[in-house]
Amino acid sequence: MAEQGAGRPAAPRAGGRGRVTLSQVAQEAGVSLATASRAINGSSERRVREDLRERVLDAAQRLDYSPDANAQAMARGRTDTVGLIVQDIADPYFSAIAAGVINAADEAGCVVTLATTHRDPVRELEFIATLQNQRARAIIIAGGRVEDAAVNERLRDVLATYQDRGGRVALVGQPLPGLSTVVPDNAHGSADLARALHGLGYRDVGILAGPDWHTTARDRQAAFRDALAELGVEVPADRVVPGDFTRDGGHAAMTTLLRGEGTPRLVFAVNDVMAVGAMSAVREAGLDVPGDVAVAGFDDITTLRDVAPGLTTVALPMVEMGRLAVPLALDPADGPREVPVGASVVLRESTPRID
Amino acid sequence: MAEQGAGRPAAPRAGGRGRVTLSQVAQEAGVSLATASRAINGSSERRVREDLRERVLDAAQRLDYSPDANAQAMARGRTDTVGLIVQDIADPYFSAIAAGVINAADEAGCVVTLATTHRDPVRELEFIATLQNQRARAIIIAGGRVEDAAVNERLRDVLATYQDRGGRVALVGQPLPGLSTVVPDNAHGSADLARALHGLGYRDVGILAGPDWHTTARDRQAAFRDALAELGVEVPADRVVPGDFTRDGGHAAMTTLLRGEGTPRLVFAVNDVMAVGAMSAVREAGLDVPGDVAVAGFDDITTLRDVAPGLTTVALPMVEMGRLAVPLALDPADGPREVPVGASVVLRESTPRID
DNA sequence: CTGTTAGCGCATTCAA
DNA sequence: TTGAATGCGCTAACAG
Repeated sequence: MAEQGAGRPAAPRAGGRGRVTLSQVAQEAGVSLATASRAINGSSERRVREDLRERVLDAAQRLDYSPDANAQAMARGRTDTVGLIVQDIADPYFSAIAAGVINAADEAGCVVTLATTHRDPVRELEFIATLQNQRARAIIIAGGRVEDAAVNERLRDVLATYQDRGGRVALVGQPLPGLSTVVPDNAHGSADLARALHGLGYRDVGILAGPDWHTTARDRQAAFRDALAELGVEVPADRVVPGDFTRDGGHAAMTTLLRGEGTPRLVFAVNDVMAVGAMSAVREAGLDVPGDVAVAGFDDITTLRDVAPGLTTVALPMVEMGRLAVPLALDPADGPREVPVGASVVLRESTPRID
Repeated sequence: MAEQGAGRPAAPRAGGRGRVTLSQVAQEAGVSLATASRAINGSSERRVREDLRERVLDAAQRLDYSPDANAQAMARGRTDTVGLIVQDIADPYFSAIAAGVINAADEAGCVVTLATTHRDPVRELEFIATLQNQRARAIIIAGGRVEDAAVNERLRDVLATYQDRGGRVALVGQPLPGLSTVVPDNAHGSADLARALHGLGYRDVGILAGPDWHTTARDRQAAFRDALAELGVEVPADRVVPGDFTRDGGHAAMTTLLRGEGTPRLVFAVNDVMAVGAMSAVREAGLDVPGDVAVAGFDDITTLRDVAPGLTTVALPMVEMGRLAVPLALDPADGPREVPVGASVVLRESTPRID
């Protein structure tokens, strides 16, 4: 090993093989391990003489030093990892939320570990365990809670021990007692939508309602129905068809609905991807949207904003919701909080006035 | 502390406060640390007597033991983390790839750390560094490479030292010499599309071409033009408008194109999200898709498959591409490989026959 | 301000 | 088989 090389000119990838540790850097710089640590990390207060500091930094660069985050985590007793659990990252709703979470986490100096459950509560539990093993500083869970008491019980149990160990938790979507949550105003959004559509002349209505046990789906559906009922419009029970919270679920539910007696003039799908599936089913039946059947959704997913006919829906600031979850999960906790986010009706061509 | 409690009956969250370490488990089980480690991990060969093994597992469960992945990583000298770098997780193209990566990584027992660059090469480099600090076992980078030699040079440098340190790398999209890559057949896909559209009667064509320096965009555009040229149709240079690889980029490019002289009968956008933006611009200009302007895209993103008019495009198996990248990044390397994936034309209503 | 030292939690030698 | 001892790479007291 030459004295110290020629300063900084060239010299990428000097080390070549093998790991480069901080003590090698220290040695190369001719200082102690501790000083090297302080110089490179610079945490708390920078209490390292400038020239030494520079020597260390130089040495680090020369050796292509890369601090071992795992070792740091051990020594510090804490990580910069945030776990994000979603049901399906290919779903535009979740990918928008994920985008928000990742941006905000990045700004907070955190790295995001992403897990997808495919709507399986068991996998959700498994991922929480994995993230706990990772010693993730916080876990953010996005996606509808379930109506199943046993499942929720188990979930809260697992999260409780995670929190006991110092982990933080935030939810996006449906609140769970005792946990901080970003909660979209599904009820008001749906009710507003119902009133707006009623105002456009719709009276003969069907609902693609999502799974029975899906809390968000229920909230939206119930609020929509209730608002309509207040206006004197009843949605017959056989026109409320459950289905998966997916494109295929919407397609299937709509197909079922079309097989029933008569066809509703308007169909409200409890989310946009279901609405898309529904529109497809309508067309396959040889009917026109919105000429024969008007369709409305919920979420206002981005990709759909430009298609024709534009889909009437209730807009949720999904990216922002993701962003909001991060401080909820990271900032010092003064008890669980709920952060409400508004939902606003967006009328487009899929539900023209039919007065 | 009671003797050992009543076996397993109740007792969740026994520990209460503080971390639970393996040695605590060992103590609780009355065995040595080493035995506890062997029992719980069971790696290599299970050389632990059954009764001891059971005692350890019991103790672990009683104490809600959660192995510290960071400590394991240190001791083992390797992690189960795979880093995934995409440009924008809210973009359906990338979220589909991410879905594939996450699924396959999960099956391989790996956790995925996701980073987004927002198309900034500098952030790409930063994230590679971060992932290297994390000692990610592999890094998968999805998204178009850039034409900038300096940037690519730097990127390859950084990846080279990452690999020197034992990391694995795989790309999805554009190959970079020396690195394993999943490569969609952009050229054939575009050429096939060009021929198909020519066959439908289109002669007067414009192209929304993506950024100049974007390799994928260039490949698609060039192949499309060439195929058309072979059929005797030239696309005038002023009808090839560059734009960002995004919805807004497509919208802007289309707007520019519409401001030019005459309006092409067909516009090919080099990806679907640009095509969506373009359709919007067409409509804003008071024109009809496909009546006045036919539109074709590339990728076949899921959410668009059900809208009307259906978008003619070239389908890429994006989820599968993500899946394929994982073995490329994880399996033992016998030199860099390229995994080609086919692209197939999908004709829909956005480009009707106009013979 | 700098250097020495002691762990962080675990896997794995090496002996027994 | 099991246990005792070592070290992974780093931070954070603790002394100089």
